[in-house]
Amino acid sequence: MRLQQSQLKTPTRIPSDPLQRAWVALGRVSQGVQCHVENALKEAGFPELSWYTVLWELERAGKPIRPKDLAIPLFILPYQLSRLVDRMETEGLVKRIQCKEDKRGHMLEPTAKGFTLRKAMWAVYAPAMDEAMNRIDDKEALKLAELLNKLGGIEHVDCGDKG
Amino acid sequence: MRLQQSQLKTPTRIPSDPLQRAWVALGRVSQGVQCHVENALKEAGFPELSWYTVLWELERAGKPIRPKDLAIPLFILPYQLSRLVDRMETEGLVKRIQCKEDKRGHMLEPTAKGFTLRKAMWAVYAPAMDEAMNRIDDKEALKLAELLNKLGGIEHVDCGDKG
DNA sequence: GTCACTTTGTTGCATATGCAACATGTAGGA
DNA sequence: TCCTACATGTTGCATATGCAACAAAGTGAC
Repeated sequence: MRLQQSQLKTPTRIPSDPLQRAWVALGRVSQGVQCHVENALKEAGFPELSWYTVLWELERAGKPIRPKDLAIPLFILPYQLSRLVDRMETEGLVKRIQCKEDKRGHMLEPTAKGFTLRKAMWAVYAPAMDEAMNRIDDKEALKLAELLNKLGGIEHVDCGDKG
Repeated sequence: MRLQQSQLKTPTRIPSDPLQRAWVALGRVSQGVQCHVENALKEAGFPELSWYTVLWELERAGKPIRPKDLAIPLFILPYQLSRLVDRMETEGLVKRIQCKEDKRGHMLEPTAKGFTLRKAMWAVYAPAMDEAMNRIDDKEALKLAELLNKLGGIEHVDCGDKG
């Protein structure tokens, strides 16, 4: 990536007012909707969303998967995942199984209990997400997703059951 | 784990695909840009963004302000703010001053050191924000802010110095 | 093989966090 | 006044987190 002239000339680049507005809105609104969903899960007696996401990614993979390959879509650090899996394994939601090809690591697999929990959580997660997001219509949601993905340079991934 | 009333009354409402896309993008992108800025501050040896935001809000208020009035724009719980202020006071960045009208609480005021730190942090914060957000142009940023604010039902507030 | 280097994952320790209980002060009415 | 309810902040405790150091296995050059 080549540097632009403007970046070389001005060391401290101040974001434009529109960019600042987008930044502030992004922080506040994402915190708001996130919080709404987390609270709904908590009230229903479920663990936090990250547990769901681990279970969902394991399910989506369809086969045992290495922690390192899970950490990327989950966007978390290895040591964070290590301890998250510790707790989930203690609750009997995931299993660490030995890895033949690479004896350093292991494979992760959801248990039946983990599968059941994820389904149950989705029954709370989905409506809570809907409540948190229903101030915009589908067309606006698509536009929002498009802008966000351009901003982040990221492609879409699913988060739950279809239909 | 207890069942939610709403689940009994109405069949579980699943968010539309566009809403799910917006939800996922919102979570991932906000985490990404947030992370970029936090890392820039950390690398520069500065405390985390929440410290900046406290100092900024105190400065914006222009006069001593009650914690309860600060907790709302900061969108955090009283006990979180209580401990955040503890740490910042230890570092000599804010002062708790007695409140005549209401002897339960107190007023918060930034110190000179706090003011200086905020300015210094902005010199790192602003360019980092710009880097994190410059994949979209001003027109897109405005549209994004508009959609986010509609989604969150929130108005704009500033986050740093002008010009 | 042997050496240095990388990758993968875990852990000890200090700090931060969430929750519920608490202390203290205010408000409003009988 | 006294009593109850509420508002404002703080804190004890258990748990979670970040960081840097670590262990163990793989990789590749020689």
